[in-house]
Amino acid sequence: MIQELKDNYDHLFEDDLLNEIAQVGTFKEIPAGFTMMSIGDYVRGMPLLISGAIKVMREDKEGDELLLYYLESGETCSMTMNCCVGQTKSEIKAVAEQDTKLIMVPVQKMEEWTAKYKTWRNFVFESYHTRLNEVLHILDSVAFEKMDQRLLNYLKEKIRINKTNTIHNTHQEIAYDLHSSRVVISRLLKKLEQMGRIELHRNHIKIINLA
Amino acid sequence: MIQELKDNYDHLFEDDLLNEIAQVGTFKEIPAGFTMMSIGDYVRGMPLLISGAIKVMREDKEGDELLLYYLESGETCSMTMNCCVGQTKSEIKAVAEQDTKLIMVPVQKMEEWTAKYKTWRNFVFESYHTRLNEVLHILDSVAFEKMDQRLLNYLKEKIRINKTNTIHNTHQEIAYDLHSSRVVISRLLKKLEQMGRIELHRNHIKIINLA
DNA sequence: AATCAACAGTAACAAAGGTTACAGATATCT
DNA sequence: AGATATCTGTAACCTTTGTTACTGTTGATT
Repeated sequence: MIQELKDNYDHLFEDDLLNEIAQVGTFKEIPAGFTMMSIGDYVRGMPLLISGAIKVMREDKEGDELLLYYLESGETCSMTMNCCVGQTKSEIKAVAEQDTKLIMVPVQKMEEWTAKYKTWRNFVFESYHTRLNEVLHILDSVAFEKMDQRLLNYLKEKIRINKTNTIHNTHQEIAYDLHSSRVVISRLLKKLEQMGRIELHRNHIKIINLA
Repeated sequence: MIQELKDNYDHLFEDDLLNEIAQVGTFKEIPAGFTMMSIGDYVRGMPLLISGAIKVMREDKEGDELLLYYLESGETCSMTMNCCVGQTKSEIKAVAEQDTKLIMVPVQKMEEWTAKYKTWRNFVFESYHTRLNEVLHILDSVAFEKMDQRLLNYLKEKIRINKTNTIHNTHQEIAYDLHSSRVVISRLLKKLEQMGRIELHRNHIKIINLA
């Protein structure tokens, strides 16, 4: 584990901290599609991503969903820290987008390290910074843009995260992520196909050009 | 200044920190309606609110606005910290909602105190925590709720912040905050009046019952 | 190969919200 | 009081998005 930790966090943390993480952290492998956390769950650990990606979503009482952002290697979840500070339940849902490797750190350590290590402090602040900006951009998207543009952004982000030009999702799944309906998404996807920007197939979409 | 500081931050900060703040901070009084910060401005200081309230908004390229939240006494702006960390320009616009008193602290001190004072660290984390949650709630509102419900939430928050049952705004101003149009807001307000929940007047709205 | 469930395409319609246009009401100022 | 600018009410209409319903297609399963 210490090796995988170094590969991803060496430039961020000093040796002492890396060693502490290796001591108290637990290594986990999570298969794509696995739900790691749901609304209302208590937060027991803070994830440090080694590889893969995690999809973070917001959900309302009726179970309507909205994709917030993806976590990638070298990142952590501010929402988790968020919950630690307030001792509250999770406000988000997290699902593995790909097969993912990560290290789980007990929440108690977070505050301890914040006092002890400058690099950890910076990491935590940087993380809050990034997440806050990401949530703001989603807000911009939802508040100021129409569904066709939101769909474009979604497809772009999806191929960036998964490093592929083929998106393996049904229209219904995309509709959930964007909090829209299947028919609306099919309609807009068909338009994109007619523009020659994507190719539609059953269960997958080939991206031609989204620029 | 030290007295006003103590009145609002005594329970949060230890004496040493209060004294440091008093030394390097500058006291400011800001009249209601004054624009304190616009998108693209560089961030020079971090505000600690003494009294009054500040309205924090998001704005897109076309100048469309959306109210994010209000800052009240005892609070600071995470967006400001956000910008300090990244050395970036402001992503938000801030306007005094009421006559406001605050202390401006140079951004350099922020990181210094984070290492030095546990109470400051907690304050900063707590602040990030609160703001992130507030932005998430706005996102919920925009993504999951219809305009009539959003308008209700808006009116409730407005009377809570301003501690009054009369809202001194035009329909156009409300429309800006909710990123809607004047006609739509007038329409919905009229419905609320017909339900007996508010009374409409020129330039102000009397709240009867929003529960 | 036949069957079946899930997925995608499409039309027709409904609802919410945005736009335009104009009339009338109300504060403010002189 | 009269003039003016601003604000509000309302109607008619448009666009976007969501809903319902049905058909056809595809992939998987037996």
